[in-house]
Amino acid sequence: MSPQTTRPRVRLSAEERGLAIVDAACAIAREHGLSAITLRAIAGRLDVASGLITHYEPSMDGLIARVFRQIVSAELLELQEEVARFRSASERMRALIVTLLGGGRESVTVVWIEAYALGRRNVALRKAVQAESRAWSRFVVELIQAGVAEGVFHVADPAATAWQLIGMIDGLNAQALVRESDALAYVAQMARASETLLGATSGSLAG
Amino acid sequence: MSPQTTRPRVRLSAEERGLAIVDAACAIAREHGLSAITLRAIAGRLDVASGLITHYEPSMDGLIARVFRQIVSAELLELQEEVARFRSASERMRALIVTLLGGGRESVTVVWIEAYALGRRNVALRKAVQAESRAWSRFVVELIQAGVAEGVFHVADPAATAWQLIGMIDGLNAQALVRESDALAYVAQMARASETLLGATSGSLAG
DNA sequence: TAGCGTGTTGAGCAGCCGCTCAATACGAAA
DNA sequence: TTTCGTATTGAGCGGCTGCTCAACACGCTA
Repeated sequence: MSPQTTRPRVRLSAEERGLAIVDAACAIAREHGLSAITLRAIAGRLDVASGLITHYEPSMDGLIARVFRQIVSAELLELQEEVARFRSASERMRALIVTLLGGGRESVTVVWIEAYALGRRNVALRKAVQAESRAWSRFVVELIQAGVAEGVFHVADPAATAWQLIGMIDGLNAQALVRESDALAYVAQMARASETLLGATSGSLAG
Repeated sequence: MSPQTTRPRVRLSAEERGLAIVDAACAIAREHGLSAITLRAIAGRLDVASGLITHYEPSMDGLIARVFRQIVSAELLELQEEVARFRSASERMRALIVTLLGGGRESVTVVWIEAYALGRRNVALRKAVQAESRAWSRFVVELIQAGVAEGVFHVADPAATAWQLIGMIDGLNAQALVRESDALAYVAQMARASETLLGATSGSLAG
């Protein structure tokens, strides 16, 4: 047996510990939602005293907002990389729809929905939701504008169309959380609806 | 002073008390969301001991599910009456969009969002969400089918289109909860988008 | 007027929550 | 080897949660 069988207690630098705490909180949020982030849950996961969490994160609301931003911005980055694998705006838009409705995204959907609910009482979280919403909108707007420049999309107000697309995807994903069927069944429908919204030729976003 | 300045204690029949409790819970949910429904909050609002609430509602999860159904089904009924004031399918669809995005519905939106979040751990609530979702879908499907019968809408799959419309409205309302701007600004955009989704002639759902 | 049924009470339990703070133990510097 | 800074501990506080249960009090009936 090693010198201490009880606890191989690790002493990290302030910076390392701070990162470890945020990472643990992110893991908890991905597994059980933002509402599952508690001092004791984080401490338990790191095998550390609860007071240590408070020492590094004096405000739980602030930590939850940080976790939200980290998870959501990471997902946006991932999606951007996935979409960047394609050249044309049509292919990219299709990749976006397929990825977002393709399932396996339940944990992120839960984070978004809980953020909307908790954001009513958590100011920091509300600001974070606004900021991340804007980032998402910006991304979709650019995708639309690229299509317009290519001449394959025809929309008067890219920003408004972006919100409609995002709204539809959010709504369908939220429903998938509760229903048995997954959102995958809606990929084809969503592709057709997007074609009309984007003024794209019929079938240009399909399989 | 009256005989008892302390408490004009009221003794209700079991049936009356049961209704009063559900009503109080509904009022709390409308004001502060489903998550604000607690034994002591209801008891305080009725000026009654907390134990009495448990006596009539042995399971808090069950009560929350009941409250959800009551609020949401009442809203659907109200919307159906509002829409019924119009004759043509186009006018009715426009009335639906205007009413749902016209603001003043924040409290119901909060109830829906919290239901999605809480439904992950509350089985009764999850079933209630499924049931109410189906009722909503049915209503919108009938509206679409009426338009198809009139020859003003042209859709291949009314059920799928209904989900898209509902998803868009849900998504936009959820965003309105967190952003400063209200969903009202999206009525015109939503009307145009719906025209394309429904295969209606341009402008048929507009002002 | 006495009795009984039932609507009602409210303290109490166990379990969470965020957060505090004095005490501790470890590691690097002197 | 001693000192000192700091990362870390963990019991504890007040407050919230759902829920229990023995006792109580009011109103109808006999």
